[in-house]
Amino acid sequence: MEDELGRREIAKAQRRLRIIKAARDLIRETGSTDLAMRTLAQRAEVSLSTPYNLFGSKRAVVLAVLEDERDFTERFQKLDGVNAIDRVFAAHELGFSYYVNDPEFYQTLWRTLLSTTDQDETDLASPERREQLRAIWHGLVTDALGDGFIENDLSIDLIVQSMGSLTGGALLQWATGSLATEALVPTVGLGYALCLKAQATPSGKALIQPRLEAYQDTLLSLTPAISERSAATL
Amino acid sequence: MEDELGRREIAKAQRRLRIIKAARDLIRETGSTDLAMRTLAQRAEVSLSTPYNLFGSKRAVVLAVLEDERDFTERFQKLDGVNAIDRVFAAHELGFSYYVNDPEFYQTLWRTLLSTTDQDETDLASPERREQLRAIWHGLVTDALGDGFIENDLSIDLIVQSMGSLTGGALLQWATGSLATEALVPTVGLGYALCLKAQATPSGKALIQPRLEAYQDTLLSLTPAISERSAATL
DNA sequence: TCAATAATCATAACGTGTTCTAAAAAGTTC
DNA sequence: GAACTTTTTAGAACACGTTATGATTATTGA
Repeated sequence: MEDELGRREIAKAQRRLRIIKAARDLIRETGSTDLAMRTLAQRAEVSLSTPYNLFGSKRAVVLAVLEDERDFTERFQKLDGVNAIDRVFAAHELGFSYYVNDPEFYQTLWRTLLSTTDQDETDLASPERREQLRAIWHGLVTDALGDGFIENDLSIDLIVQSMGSLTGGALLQWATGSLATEALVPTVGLGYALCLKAQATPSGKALIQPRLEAYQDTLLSLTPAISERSAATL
Repeated sequence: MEDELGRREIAKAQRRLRIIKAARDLIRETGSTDLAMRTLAQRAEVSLSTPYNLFGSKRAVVLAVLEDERDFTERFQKLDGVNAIDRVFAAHELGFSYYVNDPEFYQTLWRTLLSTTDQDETDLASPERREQLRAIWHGLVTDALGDGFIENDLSIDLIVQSMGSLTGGALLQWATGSLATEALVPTVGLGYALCLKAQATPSGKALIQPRLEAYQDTLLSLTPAISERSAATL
């Protein structure tokens, strides 16, 4: 792919990788402690200036760490699931599996990403990655529509956008500690189920409803206080 | 209310107010530029240490600015709307009216709140305010249930929580600049409509559907690219 | 091989949030 | 009014992200 770019470019790429690796390791080790650029440079065996030359900012380094976990897209290709609705929820649980399997790491990562919000670069993902994800989800929901599970009187994009807001909101709550890791998948899943059910055909509803109930049961078992409270107010 | 607390407490409260006012003014003036604690102290005619004594951190000051706009709760009491569903959407538009009417101010405010996310204090609202909001929304949706617009097979809390995630996600997108101000209310509104419609009774659906379509129309007219794209993929 | 080019390096410096110190000021209590 | 407590103050200091500078090193192209 990028074999003959000259030794200069190769060395640059190696430095880039060293920096990303050092950043990842430091985030893992220090746990919640933020990584410091001076420490990062030392660990990657480059000068303090180099990360700024190669990435531009601490934020960009962290973003690169996040996007370095890249099997992602390929994994989305081979989703199991008999029908399109199953595949939607399989994709959901796949997408969040990273976070749930290594919560401290990703929480730190997201927190760093949020806390270094400068004027200009504020995005939480590169344009490419965002478009990639949008396309995947768009495809999944369009499949559901093609299979007659979703009514076509509402723009697919808008449903997907709502699901995206839902994801962002829950991730934010999770990263800032106001949503428990065990509640993350069911919370978002339940939101997805609601968004889809709203526009589902009868056959779609039949597939979504069990998901909805399963997520609800999980959530209620996690926080019995909620069920008590809502019982009291009913 | 707090008349006879001693002159010491009174002076403290005055300083607190001066700091909040100075912070608000500075955010307004500098626009997107962040406010600096040294400038803030100077403007409030206190020493640099005082905001830390009285609030604890820059983040806490900004949070205090946000929560200082307080007519909020009272306004929620007298929502117009013939039925419970109308009141839900009236509350939605009321809640966001602050942001939409003064977008630069609130964007800066939220951005500052996000970018000063420390280990400990990461919340985007005080526990009181959060409980207040939760209670208001819980009440609104419970009313809708009581009026026979919402099925009662799903915990109201969970619907409200989904709506909360939706709000947070959209606000995050908006604060970071990836959601236009004009799209904010319809985006969240459409999300709410979806969440509610999923659990709505036939009479509830009749009230929600027009909202859904209106928000969709607004969004599609804002970004014609979306409607073209989805038409192409259909 | 040699000049030209590009990148990195060490290092200092700036701005900013935050903490710490001791001194001064203000309020409270008797 | 005097002794006390509480709070603020000025000022230095620290950690961190970021930028600038000039020297050094490595790569390129002839």
